[in-house]
Amino acid sequence: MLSTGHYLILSSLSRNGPESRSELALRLGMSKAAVSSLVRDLLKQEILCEQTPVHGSGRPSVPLAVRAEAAWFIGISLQDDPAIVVLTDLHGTVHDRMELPRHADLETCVSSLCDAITHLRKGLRSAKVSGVGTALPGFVANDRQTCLACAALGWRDVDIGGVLSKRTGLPTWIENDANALILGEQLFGALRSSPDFSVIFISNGIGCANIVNGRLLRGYAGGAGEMSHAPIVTDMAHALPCRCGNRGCLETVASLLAIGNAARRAGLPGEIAELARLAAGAHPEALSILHHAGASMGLATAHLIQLIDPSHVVVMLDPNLRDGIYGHALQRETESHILRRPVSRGMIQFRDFEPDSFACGAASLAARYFIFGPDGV
Amino acid sequence: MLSTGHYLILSSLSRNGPESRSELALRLGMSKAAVSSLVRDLLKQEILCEQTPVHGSGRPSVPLAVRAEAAWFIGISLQDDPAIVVLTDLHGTVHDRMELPRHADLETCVSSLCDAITHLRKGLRSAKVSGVGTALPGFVANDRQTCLACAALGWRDVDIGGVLSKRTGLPTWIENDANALILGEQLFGALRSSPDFSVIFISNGIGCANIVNGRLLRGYAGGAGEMSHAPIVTDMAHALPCRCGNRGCLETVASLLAIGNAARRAGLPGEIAELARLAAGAHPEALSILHHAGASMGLATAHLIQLIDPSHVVVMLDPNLRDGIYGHALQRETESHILRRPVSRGMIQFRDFEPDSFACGAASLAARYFIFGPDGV
DNA sequence: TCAACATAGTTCATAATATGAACTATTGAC
DNA sequence: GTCAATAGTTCATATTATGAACTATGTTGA
Repeated sequence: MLSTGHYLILSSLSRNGPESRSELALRLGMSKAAVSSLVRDLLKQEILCEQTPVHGSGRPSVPLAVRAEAAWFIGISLQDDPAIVVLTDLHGTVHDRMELPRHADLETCVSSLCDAITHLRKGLRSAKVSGVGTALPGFVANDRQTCLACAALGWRDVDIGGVLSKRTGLPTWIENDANALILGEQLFGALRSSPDFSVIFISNGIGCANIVNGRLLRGYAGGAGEMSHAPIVTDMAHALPCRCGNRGCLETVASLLAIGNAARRAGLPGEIAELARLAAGAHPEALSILHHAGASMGLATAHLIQLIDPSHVVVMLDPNLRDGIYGHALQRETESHILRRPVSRGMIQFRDFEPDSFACGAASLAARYFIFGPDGV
Repeated sequence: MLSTGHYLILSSLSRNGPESRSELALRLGMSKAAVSSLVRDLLKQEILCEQTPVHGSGRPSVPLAVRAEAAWFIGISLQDDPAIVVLTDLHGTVHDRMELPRHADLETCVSSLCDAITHLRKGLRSAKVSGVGTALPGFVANDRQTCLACAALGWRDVDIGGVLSKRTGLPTWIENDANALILGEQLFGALRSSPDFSVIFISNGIGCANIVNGRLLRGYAGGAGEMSHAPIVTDMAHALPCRCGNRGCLETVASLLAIGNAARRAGLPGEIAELARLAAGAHPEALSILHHAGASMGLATAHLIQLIDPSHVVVMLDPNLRDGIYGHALQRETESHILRRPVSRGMIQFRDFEPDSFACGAASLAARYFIFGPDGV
């Protein structure tokens, strides 16, 4: 069994990359003796490995790294149809993946997922899977087992975690899609050493999550990061009704769904690629729709930056949007509404929308337990 | 010297109120034996005291409480002129206070503050002061000693913490005014057991701070909670220029200064009390100005609630504003733009604007060190 | 080529801290 | 007045980190 000390070492190496025992002792404020003994255990269990020594003056230091093959995880994304199931290692690398129809019926859903998991586990031969994570577009209870509400699947109080756990015999965690995404980014991504960053994804809906003080910002009722219903269109003459009951929410203008609707109302094609092509050809109405959508997104992003002050905002979206007027308006509008900061270069990082990111983030939920331990951050 | 265990006990009692040894053991997940021994030390040092036993079935339990007189603190507010200096006990109760002119010159400022501190210390006779905290309207460095920038005082990189510490011989902490306010609320206030709440104050400027996951939300560059420059007026025809260089910031419409300016532009008196009286008498222009200001404040508050999801938002403002159309519009606009939550009753708590709150919050910075220890939360 | 030096990492006796189990203490209930 | 129930203490022990002395392994430069 691993102790708190072991998990300290593991999480430090995961967050900060390979370091020698001496560097670890310095960073963690522990004695060299303690680190030495903890590392010995982790090496014996083949969770860590020693890398090639680094030469300086004096005895070379031996960087220690987390072994990717030390543990394997299943990540499930129900963010969209089809559902995606991935098998990742302890570095978050995807080794195998499957797509399957996303069923709203719990029994059918779990059965097909379990079949996929069984298939993926067979590919591992002797190695064992340590846990399962699931990302879904909805609210999740505090125990991270039960889905409280999911509009896309029509779920209310569905204990998908419990059922998956019983059927697979593996520990299971459930998480909101945006949260899973940012938790994956925090554990495996380039921003892993940053304690304050945000992730936004623009799909049919808009999702947002924030890491603050090194931890996920959940809020009192688990509703933090609710960007999609930010009151952006305040001119009530133009505010469209939103499914939430209010008017003028961000998602009524800036989501893919909203853009498609606006295009069709204007007699234009509703597909993003088509619309982007028209805009690139200077079609005035296409330009107007995409500019309005991007600028609205930028305004909401400015609110986020002003209130939460992240070091980076990762924006995941369709490349057609990113490279056209939408992305441009988003960036411009954001930057024109935030206070000048010394480091605002590259604060907004665009990234292609990859459905696998959600599954990968889901897998990281289980990996997190392996790396941070039972009472981990 | 106190150990981590001692501080755990102290901070739990401070946060959750008096509890018996058994309750503490349960809450902290420690053994009764450990709690027993730690509590014995704290009783011997007269930091804790035993309250009258509570009878149930079985041996009565003895609630333990933090002794208010166990430590004393100085709190300084440079939030406004005059500066305020208070002497508080370990419960945050103000036992003495002084007002003095706020000097922009560092030497004069510190000298007059030190005179006041000396005077307050004399009133304590044998008891000793444990630390000094200062709240000021500006940015503070990470070491909580240096003021990086303060427009009101014209300061840049002023090491007021170091100077105060040297002159008083007491450990000193500096903090932004809004941050000091919420940290005081967290340590001493009614919301102390809530890990997610926000505080907004409306004065000549607008300040905001947030507690998230039980910790102050500082953000990457220490700029989190920057509500006053939220881009609220998006209709550029009506957006007023702001001192920050942008247009349409919240503080150009909702702050006392902005309201006064708007009133004077309309040929009305700039004093809030006067304006509020006119509005109460249904004066159309007064009503319009205050409604617009309050609604803008409400819109910004809705953004905050959607993004950060606090359990409560404490709004400190002039009673004349609170009881009139401003307060009404604020509340109404906020509630109409947030997703319905199960618990939204009393989410917004109005409170009178009390300048002493800043000084009290400042004192809490030092108290925090006493209660949470050197590497406390 | 080899001594001097510098840094990395280990060993081990010890200190600090928390634990479990058995103990005492103090009440209410019958 | 005895018993059940809960609070709190004691103490031997387990766990975990520490400091100081040690070994290991390289570079540097005369």
